[in-house]
Amino acid sequence: MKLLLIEDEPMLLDEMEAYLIEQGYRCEKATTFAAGEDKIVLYDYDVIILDISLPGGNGLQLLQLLKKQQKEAGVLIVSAKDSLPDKLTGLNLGADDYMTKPFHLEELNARVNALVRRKSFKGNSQIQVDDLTIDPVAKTVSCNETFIPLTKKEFELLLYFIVNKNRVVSKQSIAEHLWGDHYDIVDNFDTVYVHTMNLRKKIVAHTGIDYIKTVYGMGYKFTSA
Amino acid sequence: MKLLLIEDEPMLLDEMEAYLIEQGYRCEKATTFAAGEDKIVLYDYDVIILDISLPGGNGLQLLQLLKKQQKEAGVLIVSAKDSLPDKLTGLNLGADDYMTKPFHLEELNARVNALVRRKSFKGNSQIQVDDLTIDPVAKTVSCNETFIPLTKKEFELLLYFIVNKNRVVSKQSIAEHLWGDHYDIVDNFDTVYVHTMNLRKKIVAHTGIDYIKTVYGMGYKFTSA
DNA sequence: GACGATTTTAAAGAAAATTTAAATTTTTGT
DNA sequence: ACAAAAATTTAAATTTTCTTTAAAATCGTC
Repeated sequence: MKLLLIEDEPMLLDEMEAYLIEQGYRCEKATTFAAGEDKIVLYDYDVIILDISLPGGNGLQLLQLLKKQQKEAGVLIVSAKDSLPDKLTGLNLGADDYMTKPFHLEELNARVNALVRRKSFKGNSQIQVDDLTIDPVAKTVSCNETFIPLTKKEFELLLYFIVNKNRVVSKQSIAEHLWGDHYDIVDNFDTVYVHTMNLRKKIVAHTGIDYIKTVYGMGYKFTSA
Repeated sequence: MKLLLIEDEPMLLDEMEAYLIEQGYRCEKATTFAAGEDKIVLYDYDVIILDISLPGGNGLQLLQLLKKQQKEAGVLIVSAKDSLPDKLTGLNLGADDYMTKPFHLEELNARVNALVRRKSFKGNSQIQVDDLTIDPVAKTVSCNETFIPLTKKEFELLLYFIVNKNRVVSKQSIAEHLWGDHYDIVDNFDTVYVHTMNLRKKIVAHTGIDYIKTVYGMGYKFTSA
């Protein structure tokens, strides 16, 4: 599950991120209107947590933009004051929930969970890629009824590959997504290599297909029809 | 089967409704004491899910009203905290089951199912999982006529596993479900380990089957065909 | 308040996953 | 075809997570 946090107070943003990562979510951050705009246009998220007052513009405009782009992310609006007009405008523009600052991180988590759950009602929670069935909630991967046992890191890696299906992902970005933003670039990518290869072998052993192609000098690409 | 949901949090109410409709129930909703009162007096339901804290009054009063009206609906009480006095008062007033927030929709469904079954078969409120028979109301578990003596925590844990059958549940979510929202993340999961192992051993001793598999690094999974 | 039962804490040992490291193979540019 | 860079493969070292056991603390009941 990938979240986007748009919030201009750096302290609060970091706290939110830390807590949500603990809960098993993957998070990206934006602190300005412009940065939020970029991320919304370029990428897809499951849930977007959106502060209304932002440097450079109003969060509600971002919400409009999102809806115009037909993006399916659930939106949780956060605002400093419990202003009824704002609230109504937000919900009318298609936000899914509304929250007033200050709030407890537990409440944030509960609301994000609720959004994720609600989203997964429509459309099955399982991801189907050719022969493979991935269930992010059950944390299982299966191929024709038989389960492929994966370790935690392997599962996260597979999910990242599938989210970026048919796109080349660099080892750097894999490292950042699996080990966090602060992964040292100077570090070697040995563990990325090893995990990727282990995952690859398990999938080949079960499906007979090597979905993960290496793109020499660039990274890897998970391919499917 | 017609249900009445009396609950003042709109988000939660909508989620409950969506889920129960998915499960084949017809639902009506009330968000205030007054609205609940009207519905209870005017119509008949098979099961009423009743939040205790309501704007405009206490849910237990509604329960009294219901009983005074000689209505036959099964009543499942929902309350924010696991307050024993509330619980006892509720059950003494004729409620059939009691549930503490937060809960999983699957558990809600399981309990409603149990209530419905008990209503229609008079005294059969059991969940069957392979060899195991779980009675959420009587708080008993049996395997081929013989009871498996479980402690309270073990029983709650088993119910949580069964509600999430064939899905991995993290130790974090177990902790939150058994000890409440404010379970400290920094805390260790020693007691989760111990209770899980004890439950496991008891079930294996009685059934010969280890339903609970450990999913290394992720949590546990209760498996059944 | 004392007793038995349950729950929690703690700590050592086992099991599994992750990381590191090094040797080997493959790919690419010249 | 060769050298350099990048990727694969293996296995060992390390770390994390889980299991087990037992003692301490808490809870409920009489």
